[in-house]
Amino acid sequence: MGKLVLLDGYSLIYRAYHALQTPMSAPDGTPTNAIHGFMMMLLKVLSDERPDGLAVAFDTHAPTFRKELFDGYKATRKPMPDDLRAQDPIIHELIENMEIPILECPGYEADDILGTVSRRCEDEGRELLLVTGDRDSFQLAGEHTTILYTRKGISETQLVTPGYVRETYGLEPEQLIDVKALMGDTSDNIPGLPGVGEKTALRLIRDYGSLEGTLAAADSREKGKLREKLINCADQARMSYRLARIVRDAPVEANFDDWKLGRLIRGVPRLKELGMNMAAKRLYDAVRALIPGAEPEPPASARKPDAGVKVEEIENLDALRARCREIPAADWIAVHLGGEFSLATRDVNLRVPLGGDLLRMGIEPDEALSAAAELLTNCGRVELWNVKALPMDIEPLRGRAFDVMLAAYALNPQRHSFEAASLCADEKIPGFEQCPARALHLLAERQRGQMEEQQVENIFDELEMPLAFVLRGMEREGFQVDAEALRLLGVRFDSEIARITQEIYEEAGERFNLNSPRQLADVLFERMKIPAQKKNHRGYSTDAEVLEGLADRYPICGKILEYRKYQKLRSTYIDPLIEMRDENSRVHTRFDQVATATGRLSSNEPNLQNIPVRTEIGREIRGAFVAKPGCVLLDADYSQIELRVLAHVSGDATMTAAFNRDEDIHARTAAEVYGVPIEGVSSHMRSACKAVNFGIVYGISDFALAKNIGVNRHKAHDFIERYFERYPGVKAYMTNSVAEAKERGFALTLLGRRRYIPELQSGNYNLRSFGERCAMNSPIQGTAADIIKLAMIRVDEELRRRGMRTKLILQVHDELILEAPEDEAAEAAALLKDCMEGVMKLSVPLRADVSRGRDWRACK
DNA sequence: TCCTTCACG
DNA sequence: ACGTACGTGAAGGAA
Repeated sequence: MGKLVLLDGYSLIYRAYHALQTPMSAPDGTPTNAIHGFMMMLLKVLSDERPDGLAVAFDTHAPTFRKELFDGYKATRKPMPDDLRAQDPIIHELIENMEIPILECPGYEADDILGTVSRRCEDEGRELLLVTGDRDSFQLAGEHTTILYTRKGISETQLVTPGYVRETYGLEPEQLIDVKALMGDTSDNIPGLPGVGEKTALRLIRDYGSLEGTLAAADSREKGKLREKLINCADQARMSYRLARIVRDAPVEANFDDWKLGRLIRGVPRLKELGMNMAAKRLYDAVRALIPGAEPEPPASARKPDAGVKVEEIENLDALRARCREIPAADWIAVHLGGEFSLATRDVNLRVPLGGDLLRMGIEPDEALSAAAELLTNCGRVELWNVKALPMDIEPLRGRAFDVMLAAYALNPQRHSFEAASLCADEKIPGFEQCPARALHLLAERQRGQMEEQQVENIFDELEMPLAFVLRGMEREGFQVDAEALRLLGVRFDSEIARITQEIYEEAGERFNLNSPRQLADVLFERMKIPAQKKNHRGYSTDAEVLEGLADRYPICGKILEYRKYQKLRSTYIDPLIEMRDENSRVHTRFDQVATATGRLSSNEPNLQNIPVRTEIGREIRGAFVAKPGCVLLDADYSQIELRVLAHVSGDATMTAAFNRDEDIHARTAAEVYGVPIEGVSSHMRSACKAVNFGIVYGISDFALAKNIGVNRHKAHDFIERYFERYPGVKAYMTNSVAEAKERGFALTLLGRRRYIPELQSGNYNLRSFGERCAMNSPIQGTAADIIKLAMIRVDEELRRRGMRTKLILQVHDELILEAPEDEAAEAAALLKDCMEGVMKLSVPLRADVSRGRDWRACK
């Protein structure tokens, strides 16, 4: 017999139960969410893996061997929730109906059964797939054992091989036992060592190979608290090791001949009784596809013909290519790449299982897409999810793609999940499991109508959809990093860190973890008796504000601030950036287009929108972001874009006039508020008013302003009054924004982007106040976001129209960065300025300042 | 996983 | 009488 699959019963049942909290029930009212989820996983494994044999492992509920042995660490497991308990026997019944062997072993847990079967398969050279939601099983990965780990939900899975473990953890699978022995696991009641977390444990095992190796080396090669713990708690670690190791020689009866899949179809009648017709049909189809001579469906329930759509299952790439050639081009086509590839047109629904097959039979996602490439290019509209992430050249889709993820964002930027399945589920669109592409099409049609109703079509069609293609280009282009410069900086930072650490230890009179705010608070405010300033709910706060207040009287506080500065720069910007470079020394951030409530982008892995700039030492890191040889960087930032937007939307005459005269707006504000001519504004006056301008944009409160500029609350209150006297249009706008948002339920940007603000209806003062500040801020921040997005589209368009080689590579909210060949730089700079300033006509001019340099720091 | 801290606009 | 600026992402600790 060939490939075998062993399911970890309760692990999957719990996963299914938690993943599907949507109410579903059988005709008699029994909940069926866990049953459904479990069946979906089973069916997915059957169609994706096409195994030759299958079994399920269950714990017996008796106390287990290991737990009796180590009394005192007895697991205190929560009882099963009632609505799951009701489904447990039904799942067992279904498994028995399908004649799938159940493996149990009194006194052992399911993972011990997995371990034992896997050991036997390894010995006999059989291929085995373990399906489980338990990470601990990773230690079992081996030459013939792969783990299909259900990450979250039921559709997101990860195939875990020894290679995967090596890549992810830098260790052999068995070494994960040693890691767990050190770090412990509260859910399994494995103590581990106190204070040793994943990071430390992984480092120790990488350094010393094993727990025993670590314990042996601790005395001479580790130091401080960690060394003491390793020496003093060695026995506890050894015991943890025994608890962490999965048993691989349990007395399990497993006759692989019984695992064959002859009788699966017998589960169908029971599924239909439970009202799970979809699952029944899929089981039926899966069995017919899997076992050519399968017995016909038992007659137990005479069935009505299937009402649902027919979905073709295509097994291999050639078949897919052939099938795609037959499908005529149409006005629309929907595709989806998820656990499988699926495609739908008016008359066709098909799906293809994807990669990850043990025998490497699986089709890779990009192969599936390229098989359908011609169809996609020849059709009027392509409906899909997250076009920016598709593993294909998306250029042919420009102007023809309908991205349901972006549509969902245009409709409501704050929804919790933008996953395809969740978008369909929330719209009650059926059939996502059967043919995701078909479901996406139904979703897209509904979204189109909703966008019309809500008048966000332009946001979608003219902004987000074209922007996705620009962002894709930027992500691929990347930003070149000078690794040598970074390493050098890192060395400098390290020595500073070492020096400051030493000084702090001396002043404190003890060594402790400087990165732990808790330990730090303990040292400063308990042992050293420094008066604490403020509390957070977990003890005394040690944030920068507190430490700055104390730095004059207590030098140690200043040193801690300095330590934090270097530590932050090193751990956030040096090491990760070096690590994340590609072969050309470029880093490729990903822009998340559906992350923020206001319409801004966000940047991650790495985040290039928070590279230091405010301090001299931080700016050194910008110096390591360079143009590639022969190129320069062009950096353009909008000047005061948010206040200009405020001047426009509020129509305030004074503020508008100030921008039309191109005045320094903070100085103008100070002149107004203090009643002096603009030449008479001191730097102190200006900086206070700069804070007020910020506060206005954020939705001001006297309290926060007071804190920010260091005056008392009454002073701040007067300040704001004066401000509103001088800028009455702004005051009217703020009042009006809140009132309108309260009435409509959402705030609007100039281009009609919405942000729903349910907090405005809250009875809770704090929540309501938050809502009011959002109502004031969102239109401003959001309009600025819309403007720069539009500018990005224009810049990209113009560069391409002129056939230039200059590329847009980064956006930082009000700033665009381009990489330009030197001979194009002047033209590109002019184009950039024109596009940014001309992208929208407001009652005040938009101003963009362009600079150029070999590196990012030099642009200023 | 949550919290605290801190980098950016 | 309430307890506060708006929007993000990443690292590291504690649990």
